[in-house]
Amino acid sequence: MSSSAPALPFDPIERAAQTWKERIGPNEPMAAVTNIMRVQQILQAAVDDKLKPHGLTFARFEALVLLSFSKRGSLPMRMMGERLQLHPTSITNIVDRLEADGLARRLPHPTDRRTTLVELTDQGRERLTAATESVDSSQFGLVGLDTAELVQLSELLTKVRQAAGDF
Amino acid sequence: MSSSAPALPFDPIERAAQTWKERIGPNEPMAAVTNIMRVQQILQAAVDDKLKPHGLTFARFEALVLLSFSKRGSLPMRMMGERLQLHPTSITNIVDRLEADGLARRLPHPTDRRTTLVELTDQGRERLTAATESVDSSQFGLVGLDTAELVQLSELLTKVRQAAGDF
DNA sequence: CCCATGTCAGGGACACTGAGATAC
DNA sequence: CGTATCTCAGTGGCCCTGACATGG
Repeated sequence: MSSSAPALPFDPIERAAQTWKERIGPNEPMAAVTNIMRVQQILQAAVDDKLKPHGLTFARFEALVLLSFSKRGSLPMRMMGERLQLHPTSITNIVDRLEADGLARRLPHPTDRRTTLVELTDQGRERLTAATESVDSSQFGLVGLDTAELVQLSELLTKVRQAAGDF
Repeated sequence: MSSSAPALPFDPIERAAQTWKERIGPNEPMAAVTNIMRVQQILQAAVDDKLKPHGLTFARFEALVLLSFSKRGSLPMRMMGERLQLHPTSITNIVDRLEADGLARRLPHPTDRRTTLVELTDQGRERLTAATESVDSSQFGLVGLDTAELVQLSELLTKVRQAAGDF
């Protein structure tokens, strides 16, 4: 885990929500947001832990997955940015690292010379397969919920993303 | 928002989950994790946006909230680290910044000279009140869910935290 | 002597802003 | 000409590791 702190004998988020309620008023969003932030932190640590032996971070892993899902085997940088919801310079950065590790390759777009395509290398595909297995077998660090609850969770979060104009 | 990307006409997470299912197998955890990661990103951006005018980040805001909730008005750094689940050096860093902004103050522990206590200044309390109002009025950026759904969401996430040994 | 607490120095991954080159 | 795509340089915030001083 990230910090060496031992588990608390109570839930700090629950307690904070309680205090908030007493002083400021009913506040379900605050509790939900704190929960999301904390769970994200836990999952990020768990996934990064699984990916580390493969020399990947979650951001890079996501990029590899995206590339492996593309029909033609390659994607324009711009489209990667759209799908991953990242700034163009962040994509440049991520692809730089993947390329430096020999996992992806830049190639020119056949007709639009402004555009740069990115495709997986064979090594990238192998690395992704191994990493996927590792992370998948650990349930992505998401423990404690059964399938129905996972679906429910995804539905709630998708609702949020939709309301926020995410897609 | 973070990137300048326009909203997609479809849900990239849903699509990725679909492709994953076809190629790798049923995978609810993967979809749920991706959803959490993305929603966290959205909320972080929304909250930071609300806090920026007050000169705060979410991490610093959380620290202020924690201090304001303490019974005696002060907390040892170590305890702040436990509650916020952060590394000791991160706490040092955060308290440094709060102190530099005149929002918090370090003081010696009366009996244990190893320990440093942190307490809010009057200015810190004022700043926190204003920031809280701002972020609270925006529902913490968590839109699209009614109260029952928010509670449901928190329950699911608390289950995850509990299973992960968070408390 | 060992453990606890906090700080300092340093680094890494990430995401941004602003400016600019190239091509449509 | 304006717009789109990508890159480069720089910045800031965050969290970490490792080493260390101080005190219980």
